[in-house]
Amino acid sequence: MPVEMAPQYDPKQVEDRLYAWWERSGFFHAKTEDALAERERAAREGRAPKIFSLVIPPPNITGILTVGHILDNTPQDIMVRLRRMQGNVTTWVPGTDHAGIATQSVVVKALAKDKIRKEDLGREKFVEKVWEWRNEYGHRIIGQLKKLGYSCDWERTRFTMDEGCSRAVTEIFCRLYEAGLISRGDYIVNWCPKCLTALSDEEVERSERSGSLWHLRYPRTDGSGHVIVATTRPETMLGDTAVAVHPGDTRYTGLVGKTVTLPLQNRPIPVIADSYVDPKFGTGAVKVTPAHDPNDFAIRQRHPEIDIIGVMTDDAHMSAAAGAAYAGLKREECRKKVVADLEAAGLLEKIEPHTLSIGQCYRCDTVIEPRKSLQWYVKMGPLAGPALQAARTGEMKFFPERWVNTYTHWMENIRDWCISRQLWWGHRIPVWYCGPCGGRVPASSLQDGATEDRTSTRDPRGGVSGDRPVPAPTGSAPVPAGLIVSRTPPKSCPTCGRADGLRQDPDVLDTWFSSWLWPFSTLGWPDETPDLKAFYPTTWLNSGKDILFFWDARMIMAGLFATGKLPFPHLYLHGIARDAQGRKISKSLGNSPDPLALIEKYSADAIRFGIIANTPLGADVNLAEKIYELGRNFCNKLWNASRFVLQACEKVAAGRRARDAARLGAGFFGPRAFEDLWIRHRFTAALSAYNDQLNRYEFGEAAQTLYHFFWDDFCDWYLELIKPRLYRECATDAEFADQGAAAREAMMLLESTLKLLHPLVPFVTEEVWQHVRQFWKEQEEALAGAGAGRSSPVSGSSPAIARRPIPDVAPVAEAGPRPPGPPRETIMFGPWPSLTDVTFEHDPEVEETMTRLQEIVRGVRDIRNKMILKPQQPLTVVLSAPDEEAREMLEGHRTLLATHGRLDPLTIGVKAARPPRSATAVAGPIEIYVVLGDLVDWTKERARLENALAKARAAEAQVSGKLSNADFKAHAPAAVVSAEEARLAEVRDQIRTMEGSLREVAEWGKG
RNA sequence: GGGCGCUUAGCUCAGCCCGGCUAGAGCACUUGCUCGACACGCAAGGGGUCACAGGUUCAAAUCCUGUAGCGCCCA
Repeated sequence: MPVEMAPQYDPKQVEDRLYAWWERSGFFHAKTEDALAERERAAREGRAPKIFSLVIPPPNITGILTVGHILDNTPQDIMVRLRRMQGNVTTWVPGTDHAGIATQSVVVKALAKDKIRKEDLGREKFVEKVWEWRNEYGHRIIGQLKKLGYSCDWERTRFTMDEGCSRAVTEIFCRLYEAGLISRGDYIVNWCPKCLTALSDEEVERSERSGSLWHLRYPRTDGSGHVIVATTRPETMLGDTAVAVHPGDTRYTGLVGKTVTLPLQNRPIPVIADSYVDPKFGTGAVKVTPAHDPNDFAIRQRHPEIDIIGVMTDDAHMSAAAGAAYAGLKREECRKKVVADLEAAGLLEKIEPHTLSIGQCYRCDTVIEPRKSLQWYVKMGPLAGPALQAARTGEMKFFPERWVNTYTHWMENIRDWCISRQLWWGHRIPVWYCGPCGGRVPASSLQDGATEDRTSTRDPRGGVSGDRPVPAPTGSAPVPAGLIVSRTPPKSCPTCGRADGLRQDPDVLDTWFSSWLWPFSTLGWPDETPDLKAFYPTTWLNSGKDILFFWDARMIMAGLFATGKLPFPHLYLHGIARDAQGRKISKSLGNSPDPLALIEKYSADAIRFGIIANTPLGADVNLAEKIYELGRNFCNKLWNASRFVLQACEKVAAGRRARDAARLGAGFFGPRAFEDLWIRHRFTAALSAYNDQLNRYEFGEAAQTLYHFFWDDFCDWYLELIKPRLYRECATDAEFADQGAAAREAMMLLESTLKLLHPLVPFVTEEVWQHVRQFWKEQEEALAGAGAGRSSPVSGSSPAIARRPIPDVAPVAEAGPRPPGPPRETIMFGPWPSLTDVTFEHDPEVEETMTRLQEIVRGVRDIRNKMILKPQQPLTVVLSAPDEEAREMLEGHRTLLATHGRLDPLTIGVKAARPPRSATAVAGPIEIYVVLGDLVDWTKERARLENALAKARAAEAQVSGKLSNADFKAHAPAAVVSAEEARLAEVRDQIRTMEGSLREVAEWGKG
């Protein structure tokens, strides 16, 4: 049966079918016991275990697939597939993130369509609704990831709100609390008036904006003039409780301790001295609004005597405290009215343009309102210590390396983390308050487990089990009275024993407070599960550089605190997706292409390859649609080259069977030809570079390495070179043997190349692999029919091809129990081509010769092109070698040259004379003369020669310039000097040759 | 204000860490080609004073200093 492959690759027939098969067959799943067994073996043998594990950055359940996800996940799948093929027990743990704010707001919006407010439902019912929504839509993105071919271990899929992950969240909260690292405090926070929740510093995006600086007059209470304060937010003046000046500012020396009267509110407020005030900014006097400005809040901490008055509601309207004239206004409206009222009162000094920095909510872009409120915080300093240390010692490695600086800087200046969120969707804070005994619960009873219903049975240091230094309890965390921190809902108050007055803290935890546990919560932590033992720590983490602080750095801290181990030793940070104009891909810009439409148009492989080939290490990626064409074309090329090899091998095999079935066997293969040795050399070089690049996570480079090996070397040269051998009508044993060798080599190289490409383009390589399997199977059958007990005509017993005997593998369609060892019916398990395999070797001499031959062929083709001669037109050519050795080399490759340059007749001689009426080219020391006679267009030949000559002369000038410098010869390494000398000699010879030709051309032109 | 990165062909980018090939690739461009895998292809070609100014060196796209422009992060 002939190989049936369409002349154009059709991914639509392939991708979904193969993915379903892979998944159904369990190829993506790693067995825990395999990993544990491998750990034991490795320990016994004193080597590193071959286990590769990583966790996916969990996509948001509200999300749909974007090109950003592809950028993020494709490198992961490449590494996963690579390591799996290299024989590792490999698991890629997938899952999703509950995304507190985003999900809650999506569901609130959905309910609003039915005119339902969440308050109407109540908390419990609302959370039920969110779960319903999640169960219906929360898996969309998982299905979309599968379209890309990602080989996640789906049996291990987790969700940050599932039972296990939730237990991990409670556990870490309690341990941190017990370690004195969690506290509750009334501080100024970043408040989003739209999401109605506090945010962490990281969730606020800062940007510059042009605004105004209003200069306001505050009259002195004693009537002796006024003080001018400058502000960017005049509406907050309603909550001013002081005016501050720098203590050294002589302009205001007499004023400190006095009061001014706050306009519009008619309230006396003190003038205080604080060194925070910059005397050079504005008038040197600033209004102080502790409830609405973080710096002012800090001033009040140093001056507890001043008041703190909040004048806004949680949705950024003015509150009653702002006064009857302003209450109920939006902050923006209030600003206008305050300014107008001040102006009317003659208290507006002036308005200046001013650039200010504002903070916006990273989810909804609303301008943040700094607001005093009671929130929970994690003290980060003690957690940062070990995380910083790991980076400094190099135990924690960053790719690209420079990220270590950013990481270190952030860690060194780390600030406490506000973790409470005023949402209903999320992990509820495991804290209860006892109403009846109120503030009478002593802190110590919570900390030392002295009470009967004690809340902690753990080591109060945080239960760190590893060998790392444990952050010492600071003891300074304020423990609000009357509060119970517990892993399970307490039945009664440990202090007063009553059960009726307990209520849980209404807040939930920041979503990142569950994400930072992801590398171990997904594997079963806090339990010492087999999975945790088998796969933790993970091997590396891949994430976008934009979540280094949000997620990566915090995971490192959490991992060290909770498990005593780095959650991953390697962190790879990739760039972010940009469009063709270099703009960040974002929903609001509407420049985000629909990946599913792209897949439909180009195929998943094409998208993967296009993106990866264009991804420089750690830099942003320009996702112009052109790059997917590159991928599509490459897949089609791969398909067609495979089609060619399969068809050719089939024909060869049939011919050999027909020749004499009885004589098929080991001896029926000829030795490797020159081009076979060359392509093996090139393969080896490509494999070596590819391995190194992937080990360094240089995916773009790796893709290009294979692209060029496959397209330029394998397709353009090697397959073309062996075509005459494959197509020839064989008569003698020697001819059959040589043809068999060509087929064998081509097939072996193809199979090996498919494997190398599989991590990049999994679908097309698997599909072709199945055709290859089919080919072998049919060969076996044909042979069995031709004569029992024979070996395959091509697989034979030749060492090069016997590496993969055919008959023991099950056909694709067959299900059922698999024999031990990795399944061989798929390409997914390799084995990865080995560099130490004797069949691959470096051979620089072969490469050098080949380069020369390629130059000669190109030289002739250039003349053919420039003279506009038909490709089929045979050319009379004389090759002039500088010496006997070179002549022998050329003579040895006469057939190659004659065939690929279409040279007939071809004359090769030492220092051969230039034949009359010929065009000239040079290839190193070889002179090439194409005898053209009347075919020639002398003006073209002259232009061609002059162009080549100009280049040669430029090179000559450059090299001779170097060599004429005595210092160069004195200082440069001898090898460099001699290389330059050789080059100079060669270039000068070439110039002489071309000058001679040019003179002759001029003569011909005249004639 | 502090830090990081970028500036190389018309476009998008490699190369720089570790100085020495004729500075590469894809796309675009020019010319020719429906010859037994592929026009999503084949063959050949043109195109760059490596942002600028100094310095180090026998030698600088590569190392150092400064300048300009762009981008990002942190305050």
